[in-house]
Amino acid sequence: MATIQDIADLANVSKATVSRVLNNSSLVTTQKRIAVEDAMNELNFQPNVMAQSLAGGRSMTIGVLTQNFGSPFYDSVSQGVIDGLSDTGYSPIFADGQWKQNTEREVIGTLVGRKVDGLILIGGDVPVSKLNELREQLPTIVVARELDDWENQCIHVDNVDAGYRATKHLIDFGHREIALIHGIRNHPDAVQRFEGYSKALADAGIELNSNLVYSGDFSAQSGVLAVNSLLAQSTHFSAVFAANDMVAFGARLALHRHGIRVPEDVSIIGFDDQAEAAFMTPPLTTMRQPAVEMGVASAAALVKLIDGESYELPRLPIELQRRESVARLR
Amino acid sequence: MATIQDIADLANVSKATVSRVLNNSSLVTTQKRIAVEDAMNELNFQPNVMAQSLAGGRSMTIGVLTQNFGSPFYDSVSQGVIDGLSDTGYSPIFADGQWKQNTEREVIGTLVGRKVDGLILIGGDVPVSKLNELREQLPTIVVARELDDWENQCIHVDNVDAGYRATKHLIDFGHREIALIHGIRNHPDAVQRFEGYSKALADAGIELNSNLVYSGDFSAQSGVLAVNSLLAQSTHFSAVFAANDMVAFGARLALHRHGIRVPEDVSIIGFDDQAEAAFMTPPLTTMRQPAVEMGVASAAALVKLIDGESYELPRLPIELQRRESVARLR
DNA sequence: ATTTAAAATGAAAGCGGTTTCATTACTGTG
DNA sequence: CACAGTAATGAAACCGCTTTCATTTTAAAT
Repeated sequence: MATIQDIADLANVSKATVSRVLNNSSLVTTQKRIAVEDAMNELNFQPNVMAQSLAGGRSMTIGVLTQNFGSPFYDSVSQGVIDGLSDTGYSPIFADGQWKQNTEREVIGTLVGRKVDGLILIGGDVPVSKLNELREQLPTIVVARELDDWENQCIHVDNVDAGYRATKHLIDFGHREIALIHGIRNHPDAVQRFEGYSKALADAGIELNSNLVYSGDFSAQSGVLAVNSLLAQSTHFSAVFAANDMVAFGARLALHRHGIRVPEDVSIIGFDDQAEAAFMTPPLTTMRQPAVEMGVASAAALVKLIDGESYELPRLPIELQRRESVARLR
Repeated sequence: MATIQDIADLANVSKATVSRVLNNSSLVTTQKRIAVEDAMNELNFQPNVMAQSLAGGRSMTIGVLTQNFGSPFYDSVSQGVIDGLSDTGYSPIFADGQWKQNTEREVIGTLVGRKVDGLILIGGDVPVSKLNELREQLPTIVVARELDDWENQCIHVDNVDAGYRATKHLIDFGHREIALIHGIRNHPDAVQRFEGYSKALADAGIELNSNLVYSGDFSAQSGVLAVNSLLAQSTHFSAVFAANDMVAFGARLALHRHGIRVPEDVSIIGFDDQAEAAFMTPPLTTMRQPAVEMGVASAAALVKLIDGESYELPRLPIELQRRESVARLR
């Protein structure tokens, strides 16, 4: 591995000059610049990021804390971050917080220890106090989590409103007995979607029937459990609002097991619009989260933030993705 | 941020001693060790990985090249890598090669530039010559790709055999007109699965009918296209072997659109066993890839390889996951 | 109590860059 | 042609840690 010194020797200049052309930081005669560039090519030079980071204070890497690697929503956000970071010179390094405070604390530690130049936190449970500390220390953007006081460093989406609109869509189609399969208890997304659900019901003059809300955990399995349980207690329902698409899949399967048709007998609406949703039978109507877009936006914002430039966070909408799992109530 | 010098001062020892307790590299009196540890706690010390790496030559990070962030199989392998690396002291840093030689070359470059201590390459298209170079330079494990001469640094799975068994399963159930939806042309996995398919057919004395093999690309969309096309040309088929589960989902939906029942009229077998497969209606029979296990195994192997210890690569089987999308031909 | 080997420790030299600061090489003016 | 002012360059310090090597302690052996 060639070092800056090797280049300097070959090009007959000093290390300092090499560094300057490397960073384009200060004027260098065209003649020497070319000599240096030639030397770099000849020796196939690749700067040692560690050394750069140590000396210069910047590592050109940005840390991304994601949750549950492999879960569609967080993956899509991550994908967006990758996209958004390409061609910026920054590379992302990912760590999985697994929605556990301890794990999150720990991996944030290793990220910070790796001297990342900035942090993107996707979801997660890190206490706000810790977050505020972090922000002092490092440019930080939080995604998919609502935080007071973070106006400009927080990209999130209105889950209450989306929950409202999902429910409203069902109501508009004539449904009044709408079951809700709740996500993980206390999970902000779940809680907020539920809030929207309640509000939509209220606005439509429908009384909330607690028999119709099942406490799940965002898994497909909880979707089947929910339907089984709902069916066991004979409170009738004509539609299901699932905490997310996975839950919807589970619910759809359970309904199928019971010989209940979707959407003829029961309508289902999901949340996320993960890739598989469009291929459920029938294709799943769902609230599409702008996951990739959030990732891209957060990357863009973070780079600006690091460079001290100003930026504006986009307001990203959750949109109803109409497909075929919701039908007008006969 | 406290440095090793701060600790040294506080504990009244030299930097060298602090370094020693940090790395547990050489004997230190219990008394001083404790003093140092106390100081570390008090100052909330976190070693600067960049400096460690620069000085020590090791960065305690291992680079992972994955493909198409968000695709179930690669995600699962990655997940496995994370699991396998936890508690080893190494942290993974991920990069997405997007199944493009150029991108791969590039991101491997940045990984190497970041002085990772080892490399895990999941799938990908990097030419073998480059790989061989890489191997000289850095401990490297390749996952999900078959490579001659890499016996001990290559974790893969027998796609030919799995393709054979998938097809055989269909044949055992009485099917003889078996359509195959091929993955990306030239993609080794796809090619090998096709090879297994051909062989199983041959062994059963069934002639391969090229009308029954559709050239897809691993996407759900290609699954629907395949079925539409298959149906359009009136070559009858009673079963479909899909390149992977996504394709199976697409195929299943297309069949549904045509009023063809699964599995009563047509059986489907998938490949991967991604999370959603179990919740398809009907639940998808599929060849389960040991993705997570491969990730775990590769992580474990790489750590051994780095440490110069010996290890053995597990032989991981692809197993038929029987569910309900395959039925005996009436 | 000596001598000697082994164990602990510290000083200092890197690791490969960046950056400050002083120096030298050019400009364009008067 | 001398002179200032600016542009280009190099020397050297430094980033935070590891590691070698020499030195000091400690323990064991005589």
